[in-house]
Amino acid sequence: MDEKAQTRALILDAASKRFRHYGYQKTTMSEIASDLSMSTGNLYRFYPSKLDIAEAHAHFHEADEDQLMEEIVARDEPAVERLRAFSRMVLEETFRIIDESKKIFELAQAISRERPAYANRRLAQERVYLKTILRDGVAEGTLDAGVDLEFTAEMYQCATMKFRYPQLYNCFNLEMLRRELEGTLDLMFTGLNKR
Amino acid sequence: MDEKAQTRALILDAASKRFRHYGYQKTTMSEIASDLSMSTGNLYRFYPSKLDIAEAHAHFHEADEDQLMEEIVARDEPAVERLRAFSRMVLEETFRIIDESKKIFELAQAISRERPAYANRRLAQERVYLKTILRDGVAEGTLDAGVDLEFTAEMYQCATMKFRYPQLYNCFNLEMLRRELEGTLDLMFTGLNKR
DNA sequence: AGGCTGAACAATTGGTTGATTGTTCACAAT
DNA sequence: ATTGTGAACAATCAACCAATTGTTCAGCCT
Repeated sequence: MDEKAQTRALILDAASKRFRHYGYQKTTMSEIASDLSMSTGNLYRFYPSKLDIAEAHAHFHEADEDQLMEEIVARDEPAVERLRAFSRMVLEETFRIIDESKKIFELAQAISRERPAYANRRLAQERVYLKTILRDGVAEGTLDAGVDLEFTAEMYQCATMKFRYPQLYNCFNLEMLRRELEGTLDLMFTGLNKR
Repeated sequence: MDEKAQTRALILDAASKRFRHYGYQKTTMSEIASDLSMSTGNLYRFYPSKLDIAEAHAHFHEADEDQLMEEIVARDEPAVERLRAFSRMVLEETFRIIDESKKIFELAQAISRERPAYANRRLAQERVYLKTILRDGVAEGTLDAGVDLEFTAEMYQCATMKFRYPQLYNCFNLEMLRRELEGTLDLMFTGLNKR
């Protein structure tokens, strides 16, 4: 059964090369198959569909994303600073992917459109990290994150939603978005209520 | 020159009936013209394009929207409550328009896609009301809205963006969105920082 | 001259066809 | 029995034409 896993890896690798070079739409199953000198039908013995290959590809890169988040979580900084860094990273990464590699952006869009459950799982994973920082902040005595950390993390994601999905950027001006993110974070940390 | 304004009103009225009954796309300039027993060419002496008629139609309803906002601003309640009511209203109105009248929703989408400047003007107008409430809250001594009220109002809009644009609802579950809105508002008012 | 028309033009849409591509499956090879 | 094939099928895409529709404008009416 290790044979099977190996073939899956080979398929993923061939597909990855195609995806990155030509994009998701412009990569065909028969191209992937012929790159590996196998038939298209055989691909389906290892992955149920093309989208599943894309999802596997995304899954493969989760480790990198997680590492970025973990690095921030592990920093020797106050929780507030780490949360800010976290959100800045999300914004910058989104932009990096958009203009550094339209191919990967197309892949990401296809997945989040056709497999919304995947996007939700990723948001949930992000909340694991957010909760860790929130917990630290509470322990430090600098944050007041309420009784339900999961809920607070969800609401944090709600309020920063604008900086995650470029589809809804009325303008693609990164400079302006940075400024808006900082302002929104200020608002969320300080709170509108008079102290 | 009052003649001209009257004809513009007639055109707007005829177009409005069509827009509401058949939607924006399914309304043609020649239909509007024949409803008024005039030629298509003549329409263009009063409105430069079909989109401008749609914008005029939206402009006509601004008074209603403004009234909704003004009513909330004028309430005899603490600023915090009025801000919450304001955001709730935005969410409920968005949903009302979506499923009460797909035709109007289609119109709204066409305008905000083809005329982003219009959407920005509306956001700016909304901030006028938000600023009033913020100012009241500062005067009451319950809010701390910083030195730049305009900026604070903008950031308030950033953080509640998710509840304004249905395009980005991962789910169309109003009940869940209400819960998320309340949580997000709690976060914004209380603030994450320990008091 | 100013208000208006309707034919002319350009852009967009709708629909059809053929080709491409994702997916399945009966069968062959090992 | 397991692994793999490639033809067959269905869904999607691309290109095309025709029709519709948004827009303009030369000329008509008053």
